[in-house]
Amino acid sequence: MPELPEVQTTVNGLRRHVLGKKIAGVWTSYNSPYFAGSGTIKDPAYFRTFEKQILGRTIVSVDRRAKNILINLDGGLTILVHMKMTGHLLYGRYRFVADKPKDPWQPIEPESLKDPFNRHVRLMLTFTDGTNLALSDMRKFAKVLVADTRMIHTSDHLDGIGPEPLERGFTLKKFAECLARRPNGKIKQVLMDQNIIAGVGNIYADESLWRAGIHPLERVSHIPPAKLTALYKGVLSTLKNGIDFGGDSMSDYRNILGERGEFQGKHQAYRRTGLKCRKPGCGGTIRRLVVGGRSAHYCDQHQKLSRK
DNA sequence: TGCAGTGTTGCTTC
DNA sequence: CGAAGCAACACTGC
Repeated sequence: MPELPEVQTTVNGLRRHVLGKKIAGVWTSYNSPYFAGSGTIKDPAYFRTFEKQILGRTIVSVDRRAKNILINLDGGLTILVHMKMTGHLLYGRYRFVADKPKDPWQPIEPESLKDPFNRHVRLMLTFTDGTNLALSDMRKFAKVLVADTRMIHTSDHLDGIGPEPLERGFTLKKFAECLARRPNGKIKQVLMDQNIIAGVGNIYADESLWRAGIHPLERVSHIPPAKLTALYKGVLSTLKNGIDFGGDSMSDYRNILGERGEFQGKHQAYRRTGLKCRKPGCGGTIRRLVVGGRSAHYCDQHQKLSRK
């Protein structure tokens, strides 16, 4: 479930394990329509270009922008990875099994890299020291491409994305200004709009709204200043907690060593439909409704819609 | 068996 | 411009 904290956890793992590694081999199963953002990976000619660009390059740094992972190589190129719904980057030792054309890569170690991810490896980078970086992606929505490092932030892939909520300059004032761009929007959808604020997805939106006591359907312009302040703190604290707990593995998120995060155990709203609200003295019940095609979870007592 | 639901995003339509 | 609906895909659970 890669939202900002999961992507950051992945980036932290990459910084720890793959800096300085030199790419010695590239393999892909050719069947991800979102590879390169345009389906071109199905074209062997595109893959050869991709391979040629990164072979022999060394990973010099790793960054995150919203939910995108930026793997910077020497020579001025960057591999951009967006994990979308089910993507995982997994680091370890794999070996190629020639008699398994569908799933040829098998992990040697650690044990935790076995199922279920191995079945869905779409891309494999092999480093000169024999270790590998795999992209596992069951639903094949992940985006992978190579771009000029200097141009990446102004490319179509990243241009227009809102400010990073955990960067120092992201003040309450800026938060309010961002939200004010969608005065008539439903707050939950506005929070999840990457062009408004970077990195908030379905889980962290629900948890932030629970902390702030705001109904997911509340119109932005109807939120009073005190609640806006609470939401600002709610978003920041929720995201930080998510990172501190190593991400959210309620579904299938794993860090690059295949280990679970722990934030799923801290949910107060997300997927707690029908359960009692845990806010002290609240007594409410968590309800679920659909907002913009996504499920929203909220407490029917302390997250009421304002009547205005 | 069938269908609703799953963490994200982008395209089409209005 | 923005908002809504749906599609991309594979799998799980009721």
